[in-house]
Amino acid sequence: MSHLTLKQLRYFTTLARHGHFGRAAEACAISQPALSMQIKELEETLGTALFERTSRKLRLTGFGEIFEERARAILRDVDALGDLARASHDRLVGRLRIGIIPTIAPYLLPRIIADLTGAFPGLDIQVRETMTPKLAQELSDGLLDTAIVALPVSDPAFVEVPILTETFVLVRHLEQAEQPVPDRDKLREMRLLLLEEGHCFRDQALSFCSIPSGRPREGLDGSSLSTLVQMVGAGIGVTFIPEMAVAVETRSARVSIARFDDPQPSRTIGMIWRRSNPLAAQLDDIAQTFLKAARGWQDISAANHATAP
Amino acid sequence: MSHLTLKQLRYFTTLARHGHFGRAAEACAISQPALSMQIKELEETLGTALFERTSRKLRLTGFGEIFEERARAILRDVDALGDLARASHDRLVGRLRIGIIPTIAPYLLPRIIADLTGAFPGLDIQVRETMTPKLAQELSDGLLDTAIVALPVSDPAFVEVPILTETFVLVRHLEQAEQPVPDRDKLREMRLLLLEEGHCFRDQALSFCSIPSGRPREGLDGSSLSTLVQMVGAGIGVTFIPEMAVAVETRSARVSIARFDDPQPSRTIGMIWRRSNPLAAQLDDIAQTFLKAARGWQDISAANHATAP
DNA sequence: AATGGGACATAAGGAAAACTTATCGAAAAA
DNA sequence: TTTTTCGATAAGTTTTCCTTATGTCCCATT
Repeated sequence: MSHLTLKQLRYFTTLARHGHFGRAAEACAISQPALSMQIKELEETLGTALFERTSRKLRLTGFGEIFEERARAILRDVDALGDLARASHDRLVGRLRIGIIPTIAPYLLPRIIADLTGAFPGLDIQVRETMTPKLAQELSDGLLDTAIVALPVSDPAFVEVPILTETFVLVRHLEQAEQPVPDRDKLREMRLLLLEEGHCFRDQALSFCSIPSGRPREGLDGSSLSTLVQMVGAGIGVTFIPEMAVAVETRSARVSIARFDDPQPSRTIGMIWRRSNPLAAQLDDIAQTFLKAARGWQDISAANHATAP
Repeated sequence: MSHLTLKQLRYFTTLARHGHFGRAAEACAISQPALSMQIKELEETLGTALFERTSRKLRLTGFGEIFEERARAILRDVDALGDLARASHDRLVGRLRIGIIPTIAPYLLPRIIADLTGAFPGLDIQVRETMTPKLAQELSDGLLDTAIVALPVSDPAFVEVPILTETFVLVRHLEQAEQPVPDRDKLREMRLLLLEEGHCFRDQALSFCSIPSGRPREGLDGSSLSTLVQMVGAGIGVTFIPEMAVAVETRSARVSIARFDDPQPSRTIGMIWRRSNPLAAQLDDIAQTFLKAARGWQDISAANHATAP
């Protein structure tokens, strides 16, 4: 026995509406025998007559009426599903699982989410915050759709799109505010407080100071920029933080900020996703959204800094 | 652009479950390229990727997950619809519109409905009570599925199945109880009260008395057997009623019942339906149900009469 | 009663869709 | 490297589906 097809349901509902094979066939844009055969096939598949073919009059059977109602419901659902798919060409739908590193999450995330929900209403955004290697792994495993990290990641499986460049500033104790900004050689002699192993920001800071990242250091490691800044405020040492963190982190500590002359230390923040992800176009859309928004983020950041006490 | 097909949805959900073209194809009992092509076709129709084909791993896209859920829902509905149809082979489903003539409705209908709901649970029974010509018309027009009338109707478009034979009894005033039962010739000289034009029972009574049914009569016509019996009780004349009506109608009137010697007046009650109705098998089932139940109906009727005062 | 026309079913052949096997290419595993 | 795995592609065949032409039945007309 053959199977029910959507074509049969479409033909059936049209015939039910018209009550006339010839006209229904015309409405279906097929010939009358083609319609007859499909209906016959449908009735045989069901094992039940749907129409009562009396001379000159075509009538739905009792079951036919029930069948029509349910067939229409199914066709509605199918069409709706097709529409949904077609709507998801340009508009991102459903769930977006986004990963972000901890050294930018607290400062950027609120704005990122605000921009995303603004640009893609109805999008279900899920955020995961952890360090780059883990994000990369989860991205590979399909647990994430995209991640916001420091570039480059240099994984050939990922697409990388730069979003913004952020400079690092030196955080010293408030009492050192008037001292000259140290150069790299001086820095190496100071007690540099850094994030624990695994944070890319740690490596970036070490790299700026030309310190090999593998070597064990006698310095104390913090688990967040906040902690580091508090430690600096306590007079334990100096540290770096990204420009965007300044406004938030230096507000409640006895620290001062110093900016380096060119070449300033900096890192590029960007978005990555699987090269194989078919939503490349939409993800690129998102990246562009961020790119445009990023100027705003930095301006606000700068403004915050300017008005900070 | 091509159209969505159920086949594609089935293949898709299988592939989504297995996450592997080869095994999914096996599960679908087709070759792997056939599955690949259908999935590709589906994705092109939708204009959206459903799977992310990374090397060695097959993963649903975000939209794919949404799509899977809805596709499964549709397939469930379709399968349920098929099952419903298959279940309606032997079991009558949905609505049964049944017509019945007024001269049996009051006595038989409660039992008919009880028997039907017993034998076909879940059946939605709708009853229409009117005279035979109107029933026949409505049956022809598809407003009724079947009718219970006096046979024969002799319409070649209808199937007729006899259910039971009911005899007519003479209803006279209580004071005439001891008088001999009149023969047909005597009857013609009495004042015979009959139902108004259109009731088949009227014609059947006239026929028994060998009176042409077309001729205008000076008798008073009643619109129901109840009325006629009450008129008899008031001493206005005599009338016939069917055996089954005796118990109900003679309870509250000053009348007596007389039965004729053979050949007793009688009529055959039967069920009719459109010959073209594809539910012939089920309707025949119902007729058989009535046929079996009819013995019970008549017994109860006789018992009622025996115990009547 | 014969005839004409409307309406659906059936028949036969051809176009389109779907499936098959065979093969390719890329990526992972050995 | 070579081998294996897995999905895509190619080519050819089967099946499905649709077309036109024709048949059959029933009603309406004469």
